[in-house]
Order: sequence, then C-alpha cells, then structure tokens
Amino acid sequence: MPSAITAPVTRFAPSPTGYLHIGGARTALFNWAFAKGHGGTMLLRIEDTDRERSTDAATAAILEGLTWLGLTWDVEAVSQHSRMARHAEVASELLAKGQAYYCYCSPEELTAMREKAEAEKRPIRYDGTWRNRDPKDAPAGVKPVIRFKSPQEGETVINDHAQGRVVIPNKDLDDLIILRSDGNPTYNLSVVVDDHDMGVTHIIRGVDHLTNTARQTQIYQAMGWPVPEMTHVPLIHGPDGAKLSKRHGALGVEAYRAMGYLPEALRNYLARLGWSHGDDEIFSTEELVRWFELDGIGKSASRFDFAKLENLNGHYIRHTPDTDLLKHFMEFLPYIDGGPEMLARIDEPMKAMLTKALPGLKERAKTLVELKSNAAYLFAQRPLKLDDRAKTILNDEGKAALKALHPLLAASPAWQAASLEQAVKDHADATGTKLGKFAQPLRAALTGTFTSPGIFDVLEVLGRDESLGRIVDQM
RNA sequence: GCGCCCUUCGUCUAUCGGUUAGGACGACAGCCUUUCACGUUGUAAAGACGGGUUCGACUCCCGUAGGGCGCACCA
Repeated sequence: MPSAITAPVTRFAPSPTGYLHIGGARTALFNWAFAKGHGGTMLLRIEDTDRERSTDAATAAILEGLTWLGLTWDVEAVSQHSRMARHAEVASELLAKGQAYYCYCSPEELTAMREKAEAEKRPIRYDGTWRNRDPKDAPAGVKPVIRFKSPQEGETVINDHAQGRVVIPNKDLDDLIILRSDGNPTYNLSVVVDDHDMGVTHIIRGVDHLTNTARQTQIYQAMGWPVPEMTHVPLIHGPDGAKLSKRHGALGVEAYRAMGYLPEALRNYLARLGWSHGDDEIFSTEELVRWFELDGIGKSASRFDFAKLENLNGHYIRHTPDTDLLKHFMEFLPYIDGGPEMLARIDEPMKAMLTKALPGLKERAKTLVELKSNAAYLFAQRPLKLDDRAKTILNDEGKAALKALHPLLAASPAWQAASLEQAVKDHADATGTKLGKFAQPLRAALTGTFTSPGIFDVLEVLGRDESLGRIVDQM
C-alpha cells in the first residue's frame, strides 16, 4: 500500500481506436482532478498494442479532445507499443517463475472450444489443455502463445475506492494469453507492467475493467509487485438508459465542442455525473480540484442528460466575461456550418460591435450555436431578409410606426440606448400607445426577426447610420 | 450460461438507523417585461418488490424482479 504521504500518480490510458468519447473524458477528468488536488501527477499512456486498429489520427483526436477540455498531462504521452520488449521480458520472467506456460492451441481450436461451451451452456473459459501438458507434445510448426497460470483455487480480492471490496472466485478466471503467438503482449500484461514501471499509485477507470482488474491483480501478485489503489467508476448511459458506447453512436468530445458547449461547462457537468460534493451543482474547476475525493464517487450508472448540460452551459456563457466569451466564440466558429464564413467577416470593427452586443446576446444563448444565430443580425446586409413573423409585424400599422419613429430617432442628440428609449417612450406616452407597438416593428426592421436582445441596445450596437438605414428600408 | 455490480422524484444526486426524505435540471403556475431570454416566487414529483434484524430502516441482512459490466491471440 502506498503511504499517504506519497504524491499520487494517476494515468489516463485510452486506446487510439476512435475519438475521445464522453465516458473517457470523464475518466480523464477524475484522474486529472485527483492528481491535481493531491499534489500528484497525471500520466498519459496511449494503449496502442493493437496495431491493426490503432491510428495516429485517433491519437491526435484524443490529445486534442483532452487539450480542449483543459485536461493537461504532466509528462509526455507514452506509447504502450513502444514498450513491447519490456512486456515480453516480463512474460519470460513469468515463464521462468513457472507462473506462465506455452499454449499451442490454434485460434480455431479456441473458437471451437468457446462455441462448444456456449452450446452446452457451460462457462466460456479456456480449458487449460496446455497448463500441465508437456511442451514436448507441442505440435510442430505451431507458434505458441504464453498464457498466465492463474490460480485455480481461492479468490481474488479487489479493494476498490468506489466499488468497495469485490471478491471474484479464482475458478472463474481462466488462463489468459499474455503474449500472442507473434510475440506481441496483450492488454492485461502491458497494463500491469506499464502501471508498475511508471509508478502509478492510483488507477481510476471505468467499471467495465473490473474483471480485468482481478486478472491484473493476479499478475501483480505473481510478480511480487504492489497493487495500486483501485477506483472503478460507474458507466455513463444514454438518455434512454441504453448503453452509451463507441459502438452505439457515443459522441466524441469534439462533437460537444461543435454543439457549442464550453469546456468549463462540460467539465462541471461531467464532474457531477457519478460524483458529488453535497448539494453543490455549479462549481469552478478550482473547486472541483479542491473537493474531489475518490469516496465521493457513486456506484450506479448515470444517464447523460443534455437538458442539464445546456442549463449549465447557459450559466457559463452568461458568466463568462465578454472578451473571453468572444475568444471562445471565435475559436468555436471553425467547427460549424457557416462558422468559417462568419469568422472571416469578424474584422476589428465587427469585433468591437460583437463585444458591445455580447451582454445582450449571451443572456439568451445556451450554446455557442445559439449565440451564433442570435448574432446573425449584426452580420446581415441591407436590405434585410425578414422572417415570416417579422413580415407580419411590419404590416401597414407596423410601417406606420416606423415612419413615426424615424424622424424622432434621427433627431436624437445622442445615439445611445437610454436616450433612444426615452425618446420612443415619450412618443408612446404622448400618443397613448403601448411601447410594444413601436418596439416590435423596430425589432423586425432592425433584426429581421421577432426576438432579439433589448431593442434599444440593438439600436445602439448597430449605430446610427445602419439603424436608420434598416428602418428606412422597411418603411 | 457463468461471475461481478447496480436500483431514492422523469434525470443527476444528498442522506452515512431517528429528517415534514434535501438540492439541482426538466415540467407546470405566478411575478418581472418592448420580444425572447435572464431573474424571481411557488407547485407537482422518489426510497423497485417481498421478507427479516432493530425501540426505530431509504440506510444493515436475505430473497425476488429489473438493469449494467465482463467472460477475444480487442483494449
């Protein structure tokens, strides 16, 4: 057991066979928060021992996803594949110690074995053919695999920070292959060797690894190595309760970026999935790091709820300072339809206009996608295209309101929201009309829509000439 | 089939034997209001089921049901 004074070393170890999905992102977040909060380090290891399915593109996507989420790793990412020789060395060591043996069964035989067991409704396990058989019986020309000699009696205990004490009967764990016939190590061996060699003290990963942990525990024990502290985090399911896995259309974090979520919102949301700190719902990343403890992790799976994520995202959008939000927004634009075009039009004057409009805009946006569409009126060219509701508003009565307002606004000494509002209000009072009778036609003419930020703010942001021009266009 | 795990409002969760079972999202209603939002006030909404243990069970034990994960020369 590592002593409490040792700084923890955690690791995130994705396999580069796809994008960084949401479950992986949360696992990374937990590893990161735990390490950060306890003066430790988080390592990154790319589990690329499967040469067939691992790709550089996937590795790049995972690293980009982590970076976008703001989860940094302390040491350069390690490729598991690059440590193959070391893994094979440990396999030989196990062999020499009598803790492993050569198995000459062909893949076909193994498949047959599995199918037979399944047909007979028996547990699907390797039958141990070569466990005690003399290697002299080895068929000629067959390249053997190395299997781990798993204890057949007793039980393997996992003391887990989230799951508690989990006991697995050893009879249910068969002799797993640790070295393939081509000499490549398999996952369970590589993971143990790497975690040990890299000095990992705390393993935090999904519960889907629980049985692997039992097997890995046996390997640690066979090697006489200390078993790291274990924490198995429950899984994240889809909104319908069905599983949310790569195979079932789970989204990579870059999809969440494209949907207009802020990294801090996603972090906050993810942290509250399977982990809690009393009644705290909205908290900063600093607070998360300060509060995060393994004991706060629950045991049951949770469903992904977009409505709650949106709510959180809206909160973060509203509370992000305008200049930071603009930066976020501009970094987000390249990832969506029509975004690059909008981005190309954001020159310095437009940037200034956007910044000025942002306070009104961000109140009304739950995602950056919404922010983009709400900001569309700033980019619109005269004469504006009106949507149907705007057209309805600009009927004869509406046009009349604009005609009445135009000279009034044009005469306003200062083109500033408060004074423009006063002018329109005075006019409404004088004519005994409700303010809305003027505000809605103005909104339609200025934005081409029937909803927008406060219309006097819109006037101010658009400026005198553009505003008056848009009004004249619709009179 | 075998092993392991899970089960509190629709959802995320608090509770660590004694609470009117709390909060948040969502829903609904009211207020605010130039639209839409924001904000704000309020309402409805939960311990899967059945047995124990106990003075007392959401909390501990057993069983049932439902769900999840795992059982590859994938990771």
